[in-house]
Amino acid sequence: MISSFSLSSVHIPPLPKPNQIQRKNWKSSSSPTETLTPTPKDLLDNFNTVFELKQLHSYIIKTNKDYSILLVTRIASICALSPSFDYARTIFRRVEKNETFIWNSYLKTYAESESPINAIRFFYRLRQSNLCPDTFTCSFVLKACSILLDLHNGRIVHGLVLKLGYQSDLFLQNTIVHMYAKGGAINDARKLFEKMPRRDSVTWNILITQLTKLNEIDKAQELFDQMPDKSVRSWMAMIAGYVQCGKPKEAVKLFKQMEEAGESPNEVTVVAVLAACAYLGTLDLGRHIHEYLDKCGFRKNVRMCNTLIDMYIKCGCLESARSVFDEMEERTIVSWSAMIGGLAMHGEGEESLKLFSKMTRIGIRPNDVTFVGLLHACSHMGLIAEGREFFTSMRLLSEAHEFIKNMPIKANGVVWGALLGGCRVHKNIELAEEAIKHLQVLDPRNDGYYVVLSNIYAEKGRWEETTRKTPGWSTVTVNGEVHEFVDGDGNHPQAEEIYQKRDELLTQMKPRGYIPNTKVVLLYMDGEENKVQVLYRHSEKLAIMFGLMKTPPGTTIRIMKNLRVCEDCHSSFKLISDIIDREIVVRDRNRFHCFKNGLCSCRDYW
DNA sequence: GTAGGGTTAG
Repeated sequence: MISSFSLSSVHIPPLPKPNQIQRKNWKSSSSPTETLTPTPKDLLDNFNTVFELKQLHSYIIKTNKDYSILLVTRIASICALSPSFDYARTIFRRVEKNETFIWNSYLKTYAESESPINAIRFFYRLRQSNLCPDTFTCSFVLKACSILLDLHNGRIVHGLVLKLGYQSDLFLQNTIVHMYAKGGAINDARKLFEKMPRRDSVTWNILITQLTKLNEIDKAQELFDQMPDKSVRSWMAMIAGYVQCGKPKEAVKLFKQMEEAGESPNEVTVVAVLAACAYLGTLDLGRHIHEYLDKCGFRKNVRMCNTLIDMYIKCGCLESARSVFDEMEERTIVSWSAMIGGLAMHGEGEESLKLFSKMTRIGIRPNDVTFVGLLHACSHMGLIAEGREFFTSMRLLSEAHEFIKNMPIKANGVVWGALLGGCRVHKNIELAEEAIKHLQVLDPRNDGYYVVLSNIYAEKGRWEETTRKTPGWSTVTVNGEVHEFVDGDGNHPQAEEIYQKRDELLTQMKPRGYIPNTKVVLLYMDGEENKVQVLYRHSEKLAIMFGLMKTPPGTTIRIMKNLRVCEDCHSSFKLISDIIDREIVVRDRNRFHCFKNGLCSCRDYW
């Protein structure tokens, strides 16, 4: 709110010192908004700026220059949120403009403040004073209702709009549709939408966006197909919607369609499609979009850079992520957390901790996501102590446990989840069970944690306690196209060729010491041979065979997996990288593995 | 002076 008003944009000589400010017979009077006392936070946030605004205002008066009503009402409405109510009223009384306009600007400021509830309170006060609301008054209070998800007051204002005969105002109609849709009454929004005599692209976009937020992506697509004049923001709503609904492939497809339709992407579509690239691990497209941004001279804002960092990290390009991070003019905690977590994910534990201390040195407060990244980094620091692995790892785990217990913020499910991941590495059942106890309370619907626990039990030979495993899938990008494989996939059109390639490689792997590691097969299953068959059909193995078949020798193969890579696949990939002399990059649920010349960048520690 | 959007973990 205040940040949008910049003193530096007004050409003025040095401001007078506080004691030089001349107050010209300005009487104080009681304000009608006394009950709208700002919160202590408002006061803290605004104090200095309000003071500066008063200085500016006094300068305007002293020099008797023409000033815009907008500028002065802006000063007044900012003062109205601070202790300077009287000051604001004094300004308003001196401005010749219709009264409703003035109160509307108050209302707008309240609606956009940190406590939009003040806009609703203020609106009722205006009603009591018999001031007739105009369409602007209604739209500002409806905005506050949307932000607060306040359907009750929203309905009351809607009633008033009808009573005052404003129902044909398209702006207001859209605001009302938005209020209902966002507030959880999508059916009411839809009914209103159907009845509207006139709609514009905003009307459609509102419904499309809110449907995607409800995971109703098919209904959103239906509306999108029906709408007459699609704007960039319509494409944007759908593309971002597909990403949010966990359908990145569709998002990328739509992005390409948008380009074919001759529409240029805007900042938000770019962010959404970069997020899709991050999810899919499609480095080519991600890089292409980055180049496009540079070519078109897009203004790179923080969110866009954050998404670029995330995309590069998840596509395995730590260096590019780092250079985006280093070149940023302004960074938020999201930027720092993404980079800290990214370094950890790539096994750069020390660098990750270094960046963390740099961040805290300049006074940026970490959040829960930063801690998750740090925990990952800590778990990779165990590399240093390879020789003393057992003791070190025990100490590391208990340190992580202490760390969580003493964290300045309450640990959430993700933090305990990270500790659980550590327990999996170090096969510590007792601590894992404690983590699970917390997770049952903090994140009861997430069954992914039980998969990890079952892994720990399975590897410790406690079969009776293992549960069913989430199906694993892997993808591999070939010529810019993403191919997906699921565990045990026998239905792939080229299954036969894939299995042939696998057997061919197995004959080369076995003389080099490859022995199928069936202890990672979690399902309770009779017969060693059956277990071996399950192992051979792991999705990442199928993906790599497909990649080998479809790409020229020497090309790096990039695989993305939804779960952790299993130990058998890990040791197979090391051998394969040596046999075929190629680099294989695997992104699993936790981190990256870069296989080269028979070794993995994680040094078998993950 | 009014309406619609995007980022980090799991």
